[in-house]
Amino acid sequence: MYSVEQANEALKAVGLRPTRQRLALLQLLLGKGNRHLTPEMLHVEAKANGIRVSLATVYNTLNQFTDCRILRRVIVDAGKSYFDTNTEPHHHFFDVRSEQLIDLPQASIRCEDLPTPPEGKSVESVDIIVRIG
Amino acid sequence: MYSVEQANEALKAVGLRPTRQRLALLQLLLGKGNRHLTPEMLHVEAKANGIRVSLATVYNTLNQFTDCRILRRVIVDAGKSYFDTNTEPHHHFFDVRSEQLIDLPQASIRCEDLPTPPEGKSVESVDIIVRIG
DNA sequence: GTGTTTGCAAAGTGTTTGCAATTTA
DNA sequence: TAAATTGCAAACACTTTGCAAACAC
Repeated sequence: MYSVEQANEALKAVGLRPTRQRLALLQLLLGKGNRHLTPEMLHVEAKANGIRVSLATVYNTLNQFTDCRILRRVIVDAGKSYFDTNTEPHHHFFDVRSEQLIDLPQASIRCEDLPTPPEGKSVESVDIIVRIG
Repeated sequence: MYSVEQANEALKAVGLRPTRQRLALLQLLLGKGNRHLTPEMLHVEAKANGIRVSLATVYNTLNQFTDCRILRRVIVDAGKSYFDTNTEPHHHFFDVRSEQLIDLPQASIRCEDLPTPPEGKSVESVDIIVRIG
């Protein structure tokens, strides 16, 4: 699925040292298709997989991966962070009851006439959240 | 702009007792056109206007107003809440540097083919955030 | 009077940080 | 062995809550 070698390459490519924790977390993250994880979820999953890593390191690592564009941060909930392993442009359903994120089929939304940003500003991203319940 | 009488009416209409704090905050909120405020901002503004109210009450009041649909919550930032005095359907620019929300002209975005939610779920809202910087 | 609301301080939640110990190159 | 990274615990920012005093009806 996602080998140590691939993880190693990926980390080298972005200039992060391939430490035991980063390699393990990266494999866990990218080894199972597109996923939406909170730091807490990843930490639990890591422990379940016998990976010794502190929660602080999970936080730091997720932030670093996001800075390097290995991950993408999705903001749907004040007070909780989600990280998306799919960095391609796409949008989300957010199930407010289960607090679960679901990818929106890319084709399913078509936005036209995107507004021009105010003078001197440029668009960094367009995030569409369809809240469902 | 937004009189005590109007505020009184509005509170009665949603079944909230028109206390001194609620009346004052509601007038402050709705007396100046469409705005996007954090609890902290409203608390500061209240104090500046000689309104004695605790931060806890500002939080509680904003939540109550949101539950009653006098306000709308906008989620753009993990770890900070914004409340929008405009409850009509519309979307936002979010200036990531100044952390400011700006209404998007309603007409400026046109979304077609909104995705069908998963079986048994219904769409509660569609939130579009255009991040600028 | 009775039930609601307030303010305060304490507790809660999610996240970041300082620093000594460890690991990597 | 020099620089980067980790883990821990403490600090942090934001928000909610428990409870006695104040208030609305």
